[in-house]
Amino acid sequence: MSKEALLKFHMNLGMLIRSAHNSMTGRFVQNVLDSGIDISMDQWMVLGPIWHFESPSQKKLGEICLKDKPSITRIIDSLEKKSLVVRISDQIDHRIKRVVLTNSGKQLFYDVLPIMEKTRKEARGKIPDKEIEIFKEVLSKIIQNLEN
Amino acid sequence: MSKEALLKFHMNLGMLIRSAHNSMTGRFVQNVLDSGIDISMDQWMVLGPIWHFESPSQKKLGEICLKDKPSITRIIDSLEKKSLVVRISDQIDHRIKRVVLTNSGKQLFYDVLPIMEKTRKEARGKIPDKEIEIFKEVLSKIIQNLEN
DNA sequence: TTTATATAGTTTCATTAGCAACTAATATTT
DNA sequence: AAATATTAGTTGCTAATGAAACTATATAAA
Repeated sequence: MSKEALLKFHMNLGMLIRSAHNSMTGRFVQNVLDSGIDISMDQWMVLGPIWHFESPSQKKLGEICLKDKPSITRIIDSLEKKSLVVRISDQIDHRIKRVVLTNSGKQLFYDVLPIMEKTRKEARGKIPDKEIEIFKEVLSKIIQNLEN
Repeated sequence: MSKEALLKFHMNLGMLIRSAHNSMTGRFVQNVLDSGIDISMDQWMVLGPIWHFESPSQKKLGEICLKDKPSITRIIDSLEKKSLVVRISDQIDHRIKRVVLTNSGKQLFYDVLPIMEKTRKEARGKIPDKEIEIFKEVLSKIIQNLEN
């Protein structure tokens, strides 16, 4: 049960993707930690979209972040406890709550951005743009193939 | 906040990989379920290597499956409860427990194999071999870049 | 040989996730 | 307009995760 056998075993699609995924989130969390910023992967995964899509509803956030409703509720709870966001009832439809960044939420977003960029660079290393492009295309196709 | 915006947002490396990963495990679990086989993703991720690397120690299993010791302990517990594996103390080093497939464990492995293959085919769809090859290479490189 | 250190696996406890039931508000049907 | 059905978000319960402490063997040092 050599090292090569193990490598070979890890070379199947599923394991590769899982492994890359683990490494990337692991490195990101580490980098954030090293910067002394107090935010978890999940919180970041929600905070980012709140910035990108201005004051989205929680439902929308769920779709964006690929998370179910209860998860979003809890993550927003935690973000609100840290005063990074606030919930605001929609003026028209009172069922909907829009999530809005506070100033410190925005500040944190701006602080984390370069860390994200750094992590991305570390992950990409010297992989040529052309390969990255194909790589992304294949990922998109796989996702599409498995849709529904 | 259009559909295109959402797509674009999902086009970053991290989200793409996460999404593909989700889709693949989701489809696999679904396919297994449809076949009426009672095994979870985690259990399968451990059962497979037990077959590939004959009677590995739990520590080894952890390295192979990218899981920590307690996780392995618990998954082996569940597999043992289903009579799919047994733990056997190493003759020489009594700290080590080797995990061995029972006959029904082997049977289940053989039953799941084609489902795995089916899932892989569904994921790959009509993506050309050449692209898949580059894809795997890029994944390996990313994992390597983030090693340590 | 006794003592200290390291390793394999388990257990415990605190946190988190996933699923179903629940509440409140809006939309639809009759 | 009243009754029904949908939708958005929350809560509660059970199960899965992860970190640290714990047990038992095995190795190394004194």
